[in-house]
Amino acid sequence: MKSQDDSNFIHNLSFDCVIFGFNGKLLKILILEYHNTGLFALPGGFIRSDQSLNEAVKEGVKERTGLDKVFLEQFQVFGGLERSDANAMRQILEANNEDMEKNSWMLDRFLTVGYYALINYEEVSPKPDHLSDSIGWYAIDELPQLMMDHNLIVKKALQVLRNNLSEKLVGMNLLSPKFTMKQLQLVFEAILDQKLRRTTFQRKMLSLGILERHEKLFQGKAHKAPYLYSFK
Amino acid sequence: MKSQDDSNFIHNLSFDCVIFGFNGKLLKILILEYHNTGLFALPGGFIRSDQSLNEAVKEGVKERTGLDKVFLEQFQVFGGLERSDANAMRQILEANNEDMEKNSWMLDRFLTVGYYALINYEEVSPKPDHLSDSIGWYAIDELPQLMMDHNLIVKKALQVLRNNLSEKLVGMNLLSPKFTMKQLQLVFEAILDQKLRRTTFQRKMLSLGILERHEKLFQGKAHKAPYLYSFK
DNA sequence: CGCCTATTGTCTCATTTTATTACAATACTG
DNA sequence: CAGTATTGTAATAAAATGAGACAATAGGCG
Repeated sequence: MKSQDDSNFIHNLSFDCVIFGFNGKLLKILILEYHNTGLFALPGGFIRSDQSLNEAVKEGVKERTGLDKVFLEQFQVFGGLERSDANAMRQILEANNEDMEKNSWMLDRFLTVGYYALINYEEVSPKPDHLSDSIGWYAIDELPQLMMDHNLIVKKALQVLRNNLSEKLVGMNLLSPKFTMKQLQLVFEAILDQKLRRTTFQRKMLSLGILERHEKLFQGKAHKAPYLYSFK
Repeated sequence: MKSQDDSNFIHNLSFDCVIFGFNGKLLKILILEYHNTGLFALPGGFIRSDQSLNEAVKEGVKERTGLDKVFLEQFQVFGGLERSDANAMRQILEANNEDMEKNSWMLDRFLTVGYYALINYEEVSPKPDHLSDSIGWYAIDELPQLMMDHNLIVKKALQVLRNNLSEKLVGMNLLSPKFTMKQLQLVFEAILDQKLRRTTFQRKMLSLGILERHEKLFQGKAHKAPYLYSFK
């Protein structure tokens, strides 16, 4: 989360973003760790009063990933009273020698807007922000304990992603522009956490008419080379 | 929207609720009109700082409909800068002789959380709040011009409702506890805005195993009486 | 080079689901 | 008590999906 120029931020409202990536085998998300606190959290931030919500989130994602054009979707507001935790926030500010007076608004009750992002794992070298000393990929089923209700936020994000996968065919955003059918299937399997039938999957994807077939990809393997596809 | 006891409200954040009802033929929503302004709007409100978001919305819906247990679902935050309109708000406050100083926070930029509610049309006699002089049902395709981005909010709500209809079978919340298959079909048709096949619809609904069959409903018509159903 | 292997693309046939039609049951009218 | 509109369900046709088979082929290796 950013401090600086505090009075410009909208109070009591933040965003948190579940940034998904796929390393070829596992579905992962970006988690950051705050300096000297042992606190893990989702990348998030505040909304400046001269900024739309979407702009704020895009900015936050760009800051951590360097990526500009990213699939981003809002999925839920978490608005409970019990979710706020002034102590965690105080720890983070203290560990960074931030001015507690000036930042006291950060200790208030917060509602947060949950977003999820799908990015191409290859293209990214995650960067921690100034309050956190590390940011890294964690497999979806090996997450550390996260601060506040962030584990819940991840869980909801994953549910929404699963729903959107079959309906809105959103999984492609985790791959490079050109990919093989096998890669696409692996993405689907990682998100849904279940094996799919190769032939059925291939037939279905092709019948949707959303894929364009390109040249073959020669991987130097001793078998037929698969075609590359992209989305129309 | 409520004023009174202003400092207790979270600033820059509101909610707006698209309350759907079904009169047997048409899908309708509740719209309110503010005193002496000609302004139409969705029922909405603010969140007190000692209140969860869901509580605030429930309270708002209860205030206008008198209903306690209502199907309520959050569907999107509208966070653009262009959506706020201090002039409209000023008009409303002036027309009600509200203290402009005390309420100046209401003229700020607002993000709003969109909710939709499904209620049983029969059970409700809508009540205007103290700032508005009328509240009434409008058919979904005969809405007046609404203030700010409320027409857009309705549009999005309807999209989400359509998606949720087939997946989450949410349409039942628009009917009385007991209903005929025909009534259920009419609800689906009104929401999806398309005719459905009677036999296919009936078979599908029954095969889902979510309906319980009760006594027949004798309507005094010259044909076979339909069964009443309820949800398990 | 030519045989071997793993993977890919496509086809076939079985199974399940959905669409469409048909028909019998019934509640009330006149 | 025949006539009519609607309902519940069965029967059949069409479409989608599951499951397996098979030919094509890129590279390894003798």
